[in-house]
Amino acid sequence: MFLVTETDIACTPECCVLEAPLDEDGATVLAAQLKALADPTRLRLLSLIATSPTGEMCACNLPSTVAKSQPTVSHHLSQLVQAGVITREQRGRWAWFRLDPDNLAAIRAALGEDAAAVVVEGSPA
Amino acid sequence: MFLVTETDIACTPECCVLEAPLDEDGATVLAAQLKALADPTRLRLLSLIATSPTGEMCACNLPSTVAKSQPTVSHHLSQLVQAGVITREQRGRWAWFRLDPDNLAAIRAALGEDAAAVVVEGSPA
DNA sequence: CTTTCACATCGATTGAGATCGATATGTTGC
DNA sequence: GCAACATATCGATCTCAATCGATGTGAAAG
Repeated sequence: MFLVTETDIACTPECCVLEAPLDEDGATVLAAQLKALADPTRLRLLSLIATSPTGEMCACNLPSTVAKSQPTVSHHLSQLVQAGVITREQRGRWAWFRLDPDNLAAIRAALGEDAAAVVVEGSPA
Repeated sequence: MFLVTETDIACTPECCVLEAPLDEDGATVLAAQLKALADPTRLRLLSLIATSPTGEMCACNLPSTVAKSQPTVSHHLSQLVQAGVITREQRGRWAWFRLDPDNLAAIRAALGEDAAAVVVEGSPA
C-alpha cells in the first residue's frame, strides 16, 4: 500500500486526467483527494459549510444536522481538512470551518476542467 | 446503508455542492460517482482511455499497462462504465472503451464548476 | 464441432474505513 | 484550584471494496 502524507495531499495536482496518462504516484495523490470527497456525510458537511451565509460554520451544530455522532463528525471534518478542501480555525471553545475554494478548484481541474479557470499560487506575474 | 442503482448513478446531478446544502439522497448519489473515480488504478485506466490518440482503448493491453490481473482490470472497467464516465463497445472478441466527457463534466459541475460550461441533455431551447 | 482467445463472473482473502461509546485534551468561567 | 463544555482521540465492531486464482461465457478460427 502507498503512504500518502498530508503534504502529498495538500499539493496541487500538476496535471489533468485528460491531458496525459497518470503515473502511479499522481494517481495515488488524486485518488486520495477524491476519496476524501467520496462520502455522503462528508459531502453534506462540505456543502453545509460552503453554503453558509457567513461563509463559515461552527462544528457545534453539525452532529445534529447530519444526524451523526460527535466523534463521527469530528472524524469527517478532519478528513476534509487534511484533503485541503476546508480550513479549521479555533476560536475559544469552538472550531470554525470554511471552504478552501482554490483546493476544490484544483481537484476539479485535475478532472479535466479548463486550466485557464484555475489560478496557481506563486505563478509568475 | 443506501442502495444506489445504476440508474441513480447514471443520472446527472442536478445541483452543486456550493449552491445549496445537499440532502441525503443527493449526497449519496454524488458520493457513489466520486467513489468510482477515487481509486488509483481506475484513475490510471480512465486517463489511459481519455488520452489515447484514437480516443478509444482495447481492454486487452490494460492489465499489463497498469500491472494488475485481468479480473481486477475487468472489475475496475465495469465500475467506470457503471459510473458513466466511460462507455464499452464489444467488437469481435475485444472490448473497446472510450471516455464519456459529458458525464465527467457533470461530476465536475457538481463539485462547483460554473454551470454555464455544462450542457444538460433535454434542456429547453 | 472443437479449440483458442478475450473477457466476465465466482469465491475467498485481506485491508481499509465508517461508526459509536468511552475517554482524553483543551478552553471558559467560577 | 475545580466544574462545565467543545472537540479530539482511542478502541472495538462491522461493512465494504480491492485483489487474484479458478472457472464460466461467448466469439472467432481451423
